[in-house]
Amino acid sequence: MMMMMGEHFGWGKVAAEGWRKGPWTAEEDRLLMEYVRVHGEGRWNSVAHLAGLRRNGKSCRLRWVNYLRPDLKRGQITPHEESIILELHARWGNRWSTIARSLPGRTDNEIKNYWRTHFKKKAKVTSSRNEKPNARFLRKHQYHQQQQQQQQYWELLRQQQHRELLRQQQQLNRQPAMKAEPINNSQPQIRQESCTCIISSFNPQIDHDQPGSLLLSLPEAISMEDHQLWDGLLWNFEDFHTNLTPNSAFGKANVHNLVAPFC
DNA sequence: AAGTTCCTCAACCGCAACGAA
DNA sequence: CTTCGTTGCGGTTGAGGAACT
Repeated sequence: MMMMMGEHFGWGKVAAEGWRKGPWTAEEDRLLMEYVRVHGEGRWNSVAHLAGLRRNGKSCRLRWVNYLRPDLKRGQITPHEESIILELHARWGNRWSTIARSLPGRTDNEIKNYWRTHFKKKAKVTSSRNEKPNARFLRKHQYHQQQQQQQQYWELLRQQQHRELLRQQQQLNRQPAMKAEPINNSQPQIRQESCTCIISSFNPQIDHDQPGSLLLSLPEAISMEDHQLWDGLLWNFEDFHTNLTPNSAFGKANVHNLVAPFC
């Protein structure tokens, strides 16, 4: 059936090498998921033989990474995520995979697509500085919504981490022979990269002991007028900073250690 | 209602980096 | 050191649906 559809749209045909191309069928997805469940990620070129898929390794990897991975987050990019994307893109440019690492559950492809459709367009629009009062109101409104969504976001992250932890443990119980990273049994924690990447994207010289110094170290290119656009980015920096006690999960040493690789 | 344009996103391609032989 | 296979990344394409005229 899929072949028929493929032929109709010019997709799904079999390449010269014998590989199928075009949209994936439910059956192909099932086979790929089964393959990963049994063999784990990697060795994509052996998928064809071992899973009975007529897809090349590249195609399988892409399908898994962008669509089938269980930890993927579905749904719209939140304003919080959007601000992270904005900030990280300002720092790293089109390094989508790097940006994606700071957004748990989002893929580089997703972020890349989002950027192209939203910010490229937005850049054109906001180039005209004459902003209508209506737009200002909307942005303010959006900011308040963002504050609420941010709280929900952290809660979701916690839950997601917790689910992942349970899943890994279940997997371990099923396959005791498989090698696996030691699992921390303590309270599930939010991915630290999520926070540290944002912090590191500012001036690495900033004084983490000075509340507010993060804000002051914003790129000079950003005018105060544009700061509203960065509202989402500056979420809770005060709170975040306050929590950087030596005993907390986000101890200063931790932050510095984690920040270093990115600077 | 029909035609056209715009938007979104899955998937492909080419290239570069990396590691093993 | 070189070659070759594999993997990951970023850019691009195109189908399909939504929005607009």
